[in-house]
Amino acid sequence: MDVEPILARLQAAGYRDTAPRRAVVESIARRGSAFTVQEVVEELSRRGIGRATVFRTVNTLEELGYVSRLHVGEECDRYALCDGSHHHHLVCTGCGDVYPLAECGIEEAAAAAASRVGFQVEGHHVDVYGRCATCSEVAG
Amino acid sequence: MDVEPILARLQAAGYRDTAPRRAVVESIARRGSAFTVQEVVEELSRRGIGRATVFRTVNTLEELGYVSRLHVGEECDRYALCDGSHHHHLVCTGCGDVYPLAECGIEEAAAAAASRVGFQVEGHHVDVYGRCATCSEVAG
DNA sequence: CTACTTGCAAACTATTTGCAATATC
DNA sequence: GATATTGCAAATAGTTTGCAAGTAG
Repeated sequence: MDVEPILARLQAAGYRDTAPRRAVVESIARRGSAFTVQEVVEELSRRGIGRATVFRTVNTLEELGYVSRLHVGEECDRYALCDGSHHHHLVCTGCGDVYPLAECGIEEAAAAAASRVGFQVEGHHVDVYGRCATCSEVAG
Repeated sequence: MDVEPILARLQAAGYRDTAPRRAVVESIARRGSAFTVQEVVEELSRRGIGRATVFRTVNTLEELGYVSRLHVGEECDRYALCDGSHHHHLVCTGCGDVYPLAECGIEEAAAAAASRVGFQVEGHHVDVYGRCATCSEVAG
């Protein structure tokens, strides 16, 4: 994914264009697959960028919809860079590759169950995980 | 939910019937709604039951399918007691009440996307959150 | 009496915050 | 130059682990 539109959007949202922020966005984009904040921190700390900056930037990107937190197996600390549209993810537990899942189909099921008990739905999380073609071969 | 079948199942699985374990199961069952381990720890520590025991028991119950971790909004530290069948949850962000969601509909969507990229699905997480009838009235 | 359990304290991992220094607009 | 941002260190939150003492079967 290209970093320029993201940086432009950050500016449009009132965030300043700073070198540390660019570095975080570039690091995430370069990875392409699911990442942990820790991984980005390790890479960027060698360049003098602090842990807090990475967390703050990832949080900002999450608010803008460019990053979403993944819930894979028992892990809740991975994120994926995405385009901000409503969709979910198919995440490889081997290499972290992420594929979009456009239709989640949960809305209708949730709406039906919700109306039955007078529930007002605020949101939902859907994550599907498994092994991508390459990783399932390796694992046998 | 009744605690006896759960305790029986623990024994059947080779776990000993101990007072601390019963206390944890009872505490969770008494709550009825979503809980954090911390809440159970606070209640039971007054009775001399340690933090580690609560975490260990919750983990065991999760392995047996009697407890599942909820992912609600940005929170990943709530759990719900459930019956071990495959289903998901409708969780109230106000009071923590949990309603079962039998059909998640994600299997088909996931299978379709997965086969397209040669992905082997291992599992998925689905959680829907919002406000129950009572809490949505209170909030206006 | 043996193996599983427990409580405690300490360790760990993930994340946030206060604050003085610094950089952007 | 005013204000947003940064790095650091310390704080907080959630969870796990080592281990000696205790207990179920």
